[in-house]
Amino acid sequence: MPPTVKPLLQRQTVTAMVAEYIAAKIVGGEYPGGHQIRQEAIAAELGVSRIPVREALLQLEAEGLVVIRTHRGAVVSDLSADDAIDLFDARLLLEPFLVKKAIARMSNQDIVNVERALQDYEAAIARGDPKELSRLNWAFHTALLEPSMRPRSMAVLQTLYSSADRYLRLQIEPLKAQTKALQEHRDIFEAYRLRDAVETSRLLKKHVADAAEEIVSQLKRGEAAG
Amino acid sequence: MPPTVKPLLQRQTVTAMVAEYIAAKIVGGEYPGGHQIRQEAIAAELGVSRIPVREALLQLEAEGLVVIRTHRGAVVSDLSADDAIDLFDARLLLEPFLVKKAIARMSNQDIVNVERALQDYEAAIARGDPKELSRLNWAFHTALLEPSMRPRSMAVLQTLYSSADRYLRLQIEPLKAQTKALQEHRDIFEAYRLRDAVETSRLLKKHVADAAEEIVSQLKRGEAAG
DNA sequence: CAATGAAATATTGGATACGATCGTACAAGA
DNA sequence: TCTTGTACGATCGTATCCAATATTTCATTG
Repeated sequence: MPPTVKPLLQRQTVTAMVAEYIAAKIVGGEYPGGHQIRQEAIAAELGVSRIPVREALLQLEAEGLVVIRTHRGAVVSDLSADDAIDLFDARLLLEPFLVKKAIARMSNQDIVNVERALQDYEAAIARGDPKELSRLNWAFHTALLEPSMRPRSMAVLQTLYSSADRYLRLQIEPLKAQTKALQEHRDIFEAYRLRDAVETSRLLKKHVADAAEEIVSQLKRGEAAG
Repeated sequence: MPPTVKPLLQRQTVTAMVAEYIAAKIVGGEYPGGHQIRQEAIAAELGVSRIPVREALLQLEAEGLVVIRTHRGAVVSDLSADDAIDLFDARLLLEPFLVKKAIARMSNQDIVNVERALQDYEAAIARGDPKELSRLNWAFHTALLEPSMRPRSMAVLQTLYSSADRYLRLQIEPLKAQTKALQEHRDIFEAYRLRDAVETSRLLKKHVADAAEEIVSQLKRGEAAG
């Protein structure tokens, strides 16, 4: 069980900061797929040594954001339409399964947590910051699954999500998609609140599948265009 | 596509060697769950600096073998019965799904590869080296799923497997379990060879579920005993 | 002129050295 | 006796420096 209060002044390690910095560049599209990441360039940019940069890259490799080859450095991993299908199929298996387990175990406090996540997501749509929106979207999904008490599966989902994170904006940015996603989130929460495991699972599956289809079709269009 | 010929004198990086060294200690039971891994101790033991040790630990953390907390070092992650259920449930979702995809795409060469993996596994039983047996068991599973062309899902399964690897010997060591597993492997291969996706998937699911049940019950017994 | 091979350069991998952080033992006060 | 503060040692995190490897450039040769 993690501590209930998070430290006010959380001392982040430099490695973690560098990892966030690089991840933000990748997710933000500044480092496109195939881009070579030069350790020294990053180090100079941030005024740190190369070692935390290397360790950050190792973590990002575990998250699937970059690929490291010996003595050849790190390259931003490219996500093909096939990769997206791969990632989302795995999510489509795990999330509906986990949400059923979650509903079987959840307390009233868990419902409150999900509701709060939903409200945060709603509020973010008004502001319209895409990076924030992506984070809160995932926070909602995480809150749904958290009560399942499946830390290993959750960790797997986390990596699947961050691998695909870059491309979520394909689906998450258009205003129409946002209102659709919000309505789906509300529907999911409603079924969740009523502890209807089958319905929640079904809605969640469809929600993820729709997003996947949208992203894959956009990627295919992009690949066809070259 | 990886190179068809592997380099005769494969230059391994020190980090990779250290990672293998530590992983072997963990899987072999020399470092039990909860064991504190001192970077300096490992470094001195192997005559290397602490940096490759740190980076090896980062990789092992990604594989789920250790947990790293800032300024507190790495601890061998303990696998409870609940963790085992978590890991195996995820495998039970992914493997049957992937094997169907594999059968839909596989070539005759893929069937040959699986058959070879099966024969290697059979041969290893005769010799009886448990570490080798575990490796070849997984090689068989991997060969089954490889034609699915789902590298992301395969990577996920790889981490799930290595997290649970330590405890497979609970199930894999008894001679009776070995012959049972071998027969199941043969049955799976037979259905696979005939391209019967539904039957292969069913058999594979049962095969994994049986192993999971065996391990979980043994872990529970251990936990009850304290 | 194309192809091959060797030297130069750039980039990553690893070792040593230093500073920061955490856990613990122990002393002082309530 | 229990709590609180402090000093110490152990361990980790980071910077600087050196070694090994990959890539590029350029000369040489058929």
